[in-house]
Amino acid sequence: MTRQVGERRPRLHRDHVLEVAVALADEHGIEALSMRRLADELGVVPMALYKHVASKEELLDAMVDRVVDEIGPSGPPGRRWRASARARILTARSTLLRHPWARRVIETRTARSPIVLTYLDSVAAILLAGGLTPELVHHSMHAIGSRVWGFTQDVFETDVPAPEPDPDVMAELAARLPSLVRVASAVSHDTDSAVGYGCDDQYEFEFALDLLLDGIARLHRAHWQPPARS
Amino acid sequence: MTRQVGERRPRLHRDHVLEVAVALADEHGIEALSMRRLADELGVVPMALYKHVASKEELLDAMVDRVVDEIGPSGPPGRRWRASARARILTARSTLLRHPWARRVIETRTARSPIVLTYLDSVAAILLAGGLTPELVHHSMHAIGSRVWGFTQDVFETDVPAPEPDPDVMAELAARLPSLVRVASAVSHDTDSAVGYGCDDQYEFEFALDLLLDGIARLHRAHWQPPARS
DNA sequence: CGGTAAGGTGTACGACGTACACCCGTCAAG
DNA sequence: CTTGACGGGTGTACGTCGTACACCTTACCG
Repeated sequence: MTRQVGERRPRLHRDHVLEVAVALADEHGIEALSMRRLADELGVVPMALYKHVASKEELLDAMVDRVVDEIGPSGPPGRRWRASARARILTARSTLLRHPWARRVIETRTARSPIVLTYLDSVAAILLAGGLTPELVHHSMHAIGSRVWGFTQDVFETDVPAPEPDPDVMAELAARLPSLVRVASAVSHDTDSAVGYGCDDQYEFEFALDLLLDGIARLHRAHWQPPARS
Repeated sequence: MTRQVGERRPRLHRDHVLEVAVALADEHGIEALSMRRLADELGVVPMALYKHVASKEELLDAMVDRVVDEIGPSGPPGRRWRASARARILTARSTLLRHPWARRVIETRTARSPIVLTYLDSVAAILLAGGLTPELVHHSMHAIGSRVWGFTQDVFETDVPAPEPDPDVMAELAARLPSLVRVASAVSHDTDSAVGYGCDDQYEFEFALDLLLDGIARLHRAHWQPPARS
């Protein structure tokens, strides 16, 4: 990390800055990404970054672009729109899973960059190629919502209160939250803890995605029409 | 706002702190809510807040609790689970719409408070009362995901690039993003701008919600079973 | 009346993002 | 070979943030 005297540090390039920024966020979480920390990591003084990046906001924009770009290009759109859309979205998901901070950051972005728009366009293209009307595509993309990105804000993202299987606490819980407890224990009887969810994210994601795609396919088959405007 | 000499400031109460915090976030956005600013608003020194609130994080937790509580109690669960669930979620949405910062904050919370769990329990209760199996309820709640909260991370939350209807820019856009442009202009031909989405959030929300509830109802009718465990 | 505890104050520290003035190396033009 | 401009790294400094800690004030109870 430290450098010998006389040894020259190679010049910074924007790409290098972004690469290290992404790596840092991947490894230590987005909240660990400060301009100062990033500069340290690059062996450089904080202000040096501003020669490559307009501000921290712009840095985050560029980082998002970088991971969205990583999703890669879409295959040629064909008739089998349902399978194509599913595959494209699951690819996006697997990319985003490598950068857990990306979801949160995407959600805070206000402007959509060309790269991001290109990705969205590729999804729209798949649906249009399947013959869905533009109106149906429009509502469908809204409906899929954050799932187009390969993520969901899940209701119980993290574990429900106590990993502790204290029977008193359990009884208390069951009394206060009878329905949740019933639902939770139905699914997790294969794991040890009754409440501490061992639930399969990937399965849940695909379950919901398929629910939506099925619904869309049904509307499409039924020649869904936009409701009359008031 | 400033206080006369000799006039006594009434003592702070936690509720009052929270009330003002929520009002401040409502009015000036969550990023304007600093401990110092909040203290100012209350006519008090910043550190005074720490007698009522453990930390800023805990303050945010409590603020979320406050708005979730505002959703109000659930009606008695009955047979008509689909309508009940729909109504409950739309109520949640209308509450959350009054506090635009709440979505973002909820998403950053890691722990689920009792109040939040109570709300989730009420939704689960509705589905269970409709006769859905606990397993189906479980997956359904995951599927509805952020929509249980009455919000969505929408794909194009804000307007797509140029409100400017410059024909050159439009041609450029149409060339680069043909599908998006088609989709966008299909829906917004009733508004003036071709790309600057005038789209009905509430409609989009209900469209997606119904898609999901329909799908769930269909699975329920078909006596859906959890897939065999590996 | 005197003590205790709850609650407001003052000062201070170590982050943070970034403005601004600077300086140094490289390279093209004279 | 000199010069000067310019891209890019540096140093210092400012204002803001959350909050630790020691202090002081007030209200109330015995």
